[in-house]
Amino acid sequence: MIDLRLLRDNPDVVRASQQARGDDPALVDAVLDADARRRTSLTEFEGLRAEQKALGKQVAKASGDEKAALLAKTKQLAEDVKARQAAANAAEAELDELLYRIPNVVEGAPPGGEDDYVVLKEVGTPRDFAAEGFAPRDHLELGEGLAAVDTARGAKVSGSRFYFLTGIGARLELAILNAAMDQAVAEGFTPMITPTLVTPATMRGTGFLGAHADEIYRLERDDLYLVGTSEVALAGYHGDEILDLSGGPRRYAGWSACYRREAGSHGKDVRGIIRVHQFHKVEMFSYCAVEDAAAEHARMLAWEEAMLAKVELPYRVIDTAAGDLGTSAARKFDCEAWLPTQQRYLELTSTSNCTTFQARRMNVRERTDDGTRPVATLNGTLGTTRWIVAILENHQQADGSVRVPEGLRPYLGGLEVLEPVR
RNA sequence: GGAGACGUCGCAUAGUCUGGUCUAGUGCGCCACCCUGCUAAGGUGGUAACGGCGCAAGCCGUUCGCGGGUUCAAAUCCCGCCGUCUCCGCCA
Repeated sequence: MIDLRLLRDNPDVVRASQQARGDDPALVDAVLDADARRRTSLTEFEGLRAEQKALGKQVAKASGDEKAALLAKTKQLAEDVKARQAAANAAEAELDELLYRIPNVVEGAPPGGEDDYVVLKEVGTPRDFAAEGFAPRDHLELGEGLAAVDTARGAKVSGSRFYFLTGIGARLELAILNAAMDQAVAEGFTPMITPTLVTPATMRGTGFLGAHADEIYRLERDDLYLVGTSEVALAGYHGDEILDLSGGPRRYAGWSACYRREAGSHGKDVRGIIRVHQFHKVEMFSYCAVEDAAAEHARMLAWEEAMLAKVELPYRVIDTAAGDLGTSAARKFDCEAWLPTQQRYLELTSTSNCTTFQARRMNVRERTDDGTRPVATLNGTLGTTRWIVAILENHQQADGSVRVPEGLRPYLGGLEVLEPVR
């Protein structure tokens, strides 16, 4: 939820943000209008309520005829209070409903839609397979050759976009996730294994039930949602709490399964394990003071790049355009690895600065010298199942074997090459 | 799944039976000041969040797990839900 005070004091900032995202700027005026009505009706209610309380005290002291007279007076007042309270509550609900529809105010992201990202840098050089004298195999062919990935049986058991990681494939995923977790711990993050089923309040608070609600699995019988990332649970972790951030950001590294319906992506990335309904992820999450958020965002990106360096992938960093930001994000950087068989970049990490948007919804504050205020929250990817795709393709050799990047060898018992089993 | 107990201002608790004097008391912790060779102890005062009005001082409202209800009036009575603990049942 955005800052109502900001919207009141600087509506043009919010209008401009709406414009940049391609959302409706008129929503700002609807909120201003609803806010005015709420305050009017709240003032009316509070005045009457104060009167009622004062009279109530007199009733308690009075007796006999005096009491009867007071009771007659107060009876009518009670009805008025009830009516005004209902009106005030309705006005508040109306305001909330409108306010919840405004996504976070964009901060520094380039304008435009999905294709209007800005490339911040490119790191490493894609291999020239023609020069090496062989055509690269795609990740599924490699994965099947290594007996590491089984999508056919995944589909048999669970349907399309499900898979088994088998043998060295399962070990490879664990290696990636363990390397990510170890790096996070070394940087001072608290490792966390989080719930993957959350309440509607938690899901709503993190901003995932807005425009992209179709992406989320819901267990109707139990009124719970399956998370698409441990960010959801980690954002809820300190809900309704007042934190002491005087010692710097609170950093958590969440390990969890992630579930996505992929409802709008029929026909996209259908082959292999690029886009699947279930995968695992190690996610960084940080609660920090709002002044520190941009710097923390830069640190998150640096930690993601450190992981990418460990697996020796060529990648680029993009600054996501305003129209492609999630509801909660004010700015987002993605790291995309080169995918040789598709001659394109594939998103491996994504780090978002949610400023105070999530914290307002989840009611996470920090204590300052003069009271409390919402904190900033940030999140970023340190490793996922999808990384297997890029690692297999980029480190493959002519015979179908795959060289293990040095950063992962300690997690695979020193193994240097994954050999095909056929 | 069944039975019972419980949920109060950071923590611990009083208050609920018998609705109004609860403007929620007390202890601990914390902050300020005082006292004091040092330390320990002691004294005094202060110590929630959110919202509205106001230039401000301040005034007012909301919140006793959450949501309804009864009543002139609810921490207190009634209903529903959530959570915690104990016991039983079932099961990894």
